[in-house]
Amino acid sequence: MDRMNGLKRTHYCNDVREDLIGQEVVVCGWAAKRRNLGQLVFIDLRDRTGIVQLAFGDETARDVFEKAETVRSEFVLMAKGTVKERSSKNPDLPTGNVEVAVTDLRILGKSETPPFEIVDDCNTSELTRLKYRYLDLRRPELQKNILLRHKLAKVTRDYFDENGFIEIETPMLIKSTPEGARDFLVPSRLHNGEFYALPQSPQLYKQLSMVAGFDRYMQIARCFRDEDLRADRQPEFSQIDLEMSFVEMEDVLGLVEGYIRRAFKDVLDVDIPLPLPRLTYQDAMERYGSDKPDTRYGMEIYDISDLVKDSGFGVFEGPVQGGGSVRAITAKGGSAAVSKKGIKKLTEEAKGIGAKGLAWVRVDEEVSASFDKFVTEELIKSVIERGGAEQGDLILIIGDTNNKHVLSILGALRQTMAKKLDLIPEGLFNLLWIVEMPFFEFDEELGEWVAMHHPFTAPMDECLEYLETDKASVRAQSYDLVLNGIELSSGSIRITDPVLQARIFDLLGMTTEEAHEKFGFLLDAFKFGPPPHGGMALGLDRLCMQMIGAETLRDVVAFPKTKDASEPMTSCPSPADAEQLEVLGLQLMEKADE
RNA sequence: GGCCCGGUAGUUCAGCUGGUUAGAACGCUAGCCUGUCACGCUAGAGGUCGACGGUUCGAGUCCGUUCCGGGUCGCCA
Repeated sequence: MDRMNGLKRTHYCNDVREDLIGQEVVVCGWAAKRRNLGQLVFIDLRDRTGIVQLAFGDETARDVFEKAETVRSEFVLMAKGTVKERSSKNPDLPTGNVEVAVTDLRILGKSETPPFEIVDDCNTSELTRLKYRYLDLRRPELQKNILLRHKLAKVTRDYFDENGFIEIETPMLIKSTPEGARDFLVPSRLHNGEFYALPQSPQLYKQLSMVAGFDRYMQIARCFRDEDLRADRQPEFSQIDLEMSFVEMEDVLGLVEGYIRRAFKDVLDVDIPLPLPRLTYQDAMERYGSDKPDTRYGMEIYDISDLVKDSGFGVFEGPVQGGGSVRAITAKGGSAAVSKKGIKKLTEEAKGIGAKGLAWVRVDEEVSASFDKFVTEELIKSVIERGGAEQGDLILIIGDTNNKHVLSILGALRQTMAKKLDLIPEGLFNLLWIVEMPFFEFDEELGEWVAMHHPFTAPMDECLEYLETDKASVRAQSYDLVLNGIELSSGSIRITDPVLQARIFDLLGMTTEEAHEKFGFLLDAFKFGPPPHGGMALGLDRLCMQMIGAETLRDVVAFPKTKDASEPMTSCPSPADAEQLEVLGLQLMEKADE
């Protein structure tokens, strides 16, 4: 192996262009490809910017040529040479008109044959890629993703700095408050038997920063949740966390909209029109069956309860008379694309999420319906008319005495059909606000009302009078930002009135003692002049994933975890040894058998 | 925890109704090759068919269990 011995890089690979012809350059990187033609050797040298061709031939000194012949994939090279115009150009490569005629080649690091090729169109399994993540990350696509993420983080800090925000680092070792998601616990050595938690969000600290008078806080905050993973969910993730004093909801939305516009412009050169559309939670549910609707396509839900309530068909009459509804979606081209078998699968899917069954109308050359034996032809006709269905379309119908179920099931079917029918346009960024979210949520398992957001979210002013009497109608001063059907962020105006806060805790079934045990420090702080404040937290990873059009968060996180929250590269998590545990006052645990 | 998909060479995959010595492409090794860029040509190495058990004269293939990966529901205030 050779040494650098004072040789310095003069250019990145991708910067070697026509304007440098005749000049001497020094480039370095990894050998992406080697082509040995006997008396000619070409090496594609790759760094984070791109590829440039190194050429070895007639004019190359014997020892340099022989060294070039020994180069293998992923060797680390440094090469000095003269930039020359190529005799045969490569139009597919940005640097394809030139090459470096090498006079000095240094092999700075050797490489075993990598377990997979370092190219973009590799289909290698996630496991192998993650085990050798440092090689996976060499792929141009991932390099590009990580670079884009850096850019996004940079423009984020710039934007908020320009708007008077200051970045404050909040602690990673905090008090565990077992509400919502499971905490990751960290045992304390100095307090045996006691634990810190890793933050699920810096929520309380940012509110305390407002009490402290910092007025506008931001942080790209690492957050942790010990829950099961998904393609868009990692156990540790980053949030663009904000909090502002002396603001109302409109102020926060305006500022975030400005940020969104700036981020998309600077990072992708995409113009996001402002203001962003808004939907109330109720509208979102009724039209899309989701509190994070994907509005890149239509297929909205419509109500047919009035048409079927006297149909004589119990499956429809029952839900309507029982206080529920019968609703439907019309899938354009669905009847042509979905076979009888396909409908069976859809029915299974619907049943899997709580449907009692799935009724359908197929508008083909001949109209057929799953329930045509039980109702009149006129009724089916009126359903087709209501749904605007034309030949080739498929109407899917769900009825239930519980409206929430009807809507969420149709919402799921709407998504399934959109994918199946390829209705989702590429390259579109549909952002919208969901506002007027319910304050309480009825937990069917517990049989009681619970907070839909954290307990510091302020109710809307006009709902204060019926906080106790009509929980279902109470709406919160909270707002979610949705992008292409993914929840990007959520935020709210906070409660700063101790009397109201006490009332909320009481409504949530929390005793004064409990509230003090959990959040006493915040309640104490609010005795000393809390400014009105509100904020938001945007998922940096998810935003990045959407900007790139990636299918999974793993493509925008440098060192992600697998589905079972482990990391194949370092084999973590791993058992602690007995001594480590002893100083923590913990016992060695056998892996549970069951 | 439930459901769905997958696991065969270093990588990506094929392998029919169970039947000789498990194949291909890429990668790798060696030789030849003066303008390649998916270089070409020739030769070669490389396999516990995820694991265990069962059925069978015979299992990559069928059955059971289990492990691993991915997706999804629950969960994620």
